[in-house]
Amino acid sequence: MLSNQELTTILRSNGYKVTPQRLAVYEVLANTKSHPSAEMLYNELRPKYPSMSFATVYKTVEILNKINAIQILNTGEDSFRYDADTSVHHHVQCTVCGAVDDVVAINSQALVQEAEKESGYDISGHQCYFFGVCPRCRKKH
Amino acid sequence: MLSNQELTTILRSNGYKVTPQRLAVYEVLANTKSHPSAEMLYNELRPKYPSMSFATVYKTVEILNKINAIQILNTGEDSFRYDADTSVHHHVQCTVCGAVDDVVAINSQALVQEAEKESGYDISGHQCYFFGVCPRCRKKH
DNA sequence: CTCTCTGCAAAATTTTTGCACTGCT
DNA sequence: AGCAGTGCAAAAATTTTGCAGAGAG
Repeated sequence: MLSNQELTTILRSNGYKVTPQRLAVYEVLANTKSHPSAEMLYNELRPKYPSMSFATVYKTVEILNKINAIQILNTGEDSFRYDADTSVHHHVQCTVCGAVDDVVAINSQALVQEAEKESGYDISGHQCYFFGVCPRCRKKH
Repeated sequence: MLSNQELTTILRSNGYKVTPQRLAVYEVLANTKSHPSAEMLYNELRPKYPSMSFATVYKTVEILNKINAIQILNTGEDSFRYDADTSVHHHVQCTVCGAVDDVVAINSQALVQEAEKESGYDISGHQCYFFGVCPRCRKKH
């Protein structure tokens, strides 16, 4: 979670300009736990930035990802989702309502070492996706 | 890995017809470790089935997935990949050449339990993706 | 013979690209 | 002022859908 000031510094130090749109995209991501898709971001930003375009959303998340301010998720839907929490953590998606929640507590260090050993790859990153029914949907059953 | 006979039985018992195309798609998936995408499948099948269309590829993998004969992977590329190995196992993708390999040895049972406990979800499935450089690309450096 | 499946083409969806104009620094 | 960034529209890429004809049971 970066402050506006920190994000500004990081953007500049990577040779990117600081624009209201970039700060706004990051701010939406930093203030939600819903892991929005490009469309959700676009709709969220529309009221405040009526001229915001999809092109800008996509170009912005690409840059934010490049400077490690956000990470890009792929839960198996048609579209990608974005997350301002760049710490190593995992995600669980509800197969009923489609919600995506964080799974932070898991220690996957051992997992990575096992995977490295078996595959011979030099592993630099990983992502685990869990699928199931969320407590909210279970209640409604 | 199912024999033609087994796949035939499973298709029928689920109310699906058995067609050369369906057997062929499965056969390609069963005989490769490269985790092909729809396009790769299409190109692979083209020589033997010149009339094969993308629509058929997509409809077929959907059915094969529904009857649990294959699983659908999402390594974070634009397109999906397909795998005839439906046992619980994971995948590692090379960030250089894009190859996808299996990671079988990992025991992720404990992981699922942790995730269930933390999230409150009723977890029915999971997938871990690792990213790094494969031994082949490391050699070429 | 019936009813599902195939294959084509067109549509839908998501993402990328080109380019004139805007605006940060 | 210079140059990257925005926003529009058009293109590209992937997947889905509708429908007429083919083929499995």
